Amino acid sequence: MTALSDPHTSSDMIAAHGGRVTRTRVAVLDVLLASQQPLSHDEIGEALRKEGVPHDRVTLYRNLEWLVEQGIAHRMAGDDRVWRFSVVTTSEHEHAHFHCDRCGQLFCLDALTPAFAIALPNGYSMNRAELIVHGACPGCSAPKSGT
Amino acid sequence: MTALSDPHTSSDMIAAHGGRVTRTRVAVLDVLLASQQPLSHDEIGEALRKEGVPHDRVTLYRNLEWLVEQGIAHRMAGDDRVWRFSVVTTSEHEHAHFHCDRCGQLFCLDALTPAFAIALPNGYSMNRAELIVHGACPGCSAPKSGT
DNA sequence: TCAGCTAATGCAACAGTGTAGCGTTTAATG
DNA sequence: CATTAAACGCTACACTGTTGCATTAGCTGA
Ligand SMILES: [Mn+2]
Ligand SMILES: [Mn+2]
Ligand SMILES: [Zn+2]
Ligand SMILES: [Zn+2]
Repeated sequence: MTALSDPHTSSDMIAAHGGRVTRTRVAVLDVLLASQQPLSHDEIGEALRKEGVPHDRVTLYRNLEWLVEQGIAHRMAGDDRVWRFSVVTTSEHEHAHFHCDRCGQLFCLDALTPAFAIALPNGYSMNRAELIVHGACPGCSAPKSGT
Repeated sequence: MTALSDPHTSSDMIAAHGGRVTRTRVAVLDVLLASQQPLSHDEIGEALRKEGVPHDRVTLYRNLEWLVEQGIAHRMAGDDRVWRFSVVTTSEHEHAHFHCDRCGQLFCLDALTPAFAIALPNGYSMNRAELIVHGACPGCSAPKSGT
């Protein structure tokens, strides 16, 4: 009925991409939209459980796969070799990531545009460069209040 | 008996680190020393099989773990979320890596020292930065000869 | 509104990677 | 050689992710 040129709800986003608006799919996208960090399959499943959204393990995997295919989400492998998912906010998904070595959380540094000066050895041709900064996140490096 | 200040064989290297010189351990280190690229557990196992070195899956895992603990090897997770191992050649193991998107091989760019200009958001503190360059390796980007 | 189509689901089974326990072997030391 | 603990070999298990297939349930068009 209404134009979907600028979808704002998760349901709208899903429909705009020609997907069926199902319970699990909506809930998964909602979880991703609400998260500040990329989340693993397991973390998303846990979030759904807390919200009382019944779901199947495989269906969750397939929905995450679908979201990535549609360009709604993107995924990256963390240091623990587990996929982590987040909604694509910037049109350019070529951004750096930050891995907190203390709490293990992963952050997208959307605002960060590192300046590279790379001289590749002969024969190598570059498509893209992936930068992961390791260290302590704000929550972990901040001095403990109290105690 | 002899001084082991500059161990050259795999056996010497193992003994110099206080480890027992066992069949599998020597063979694993030999494979790593002979390889130009970081290798996965599976690839190393395959190499041992070809050389007719009988070995146990778990023993191979434990030896790789030991080599990393000793600082003889280092490991990194590839795009397929599988650990890959290589001997540490440079004293500084902070080097960039190259992932070939065509053949999937991983290369250490020991010679490459990228110039970073990173302005981290407030609250983040950096320990190290990890750079993975994606593209085509010399073998894959080279024009096919013949045909 | 509802039938029909098929996308998506739910479930079971499986594959790959890596770890833990534990009794047995064997490399190193003297 | 006898001793001793490091390392081995094997089984069992956990975790992540995939595949097949029958069933369910969104969407569409009449
Ligand atoms: Mn990201
Ligand atoms: Mn390397
Ligand atoms: Zn942290
Ligand atoms: Zn290649």
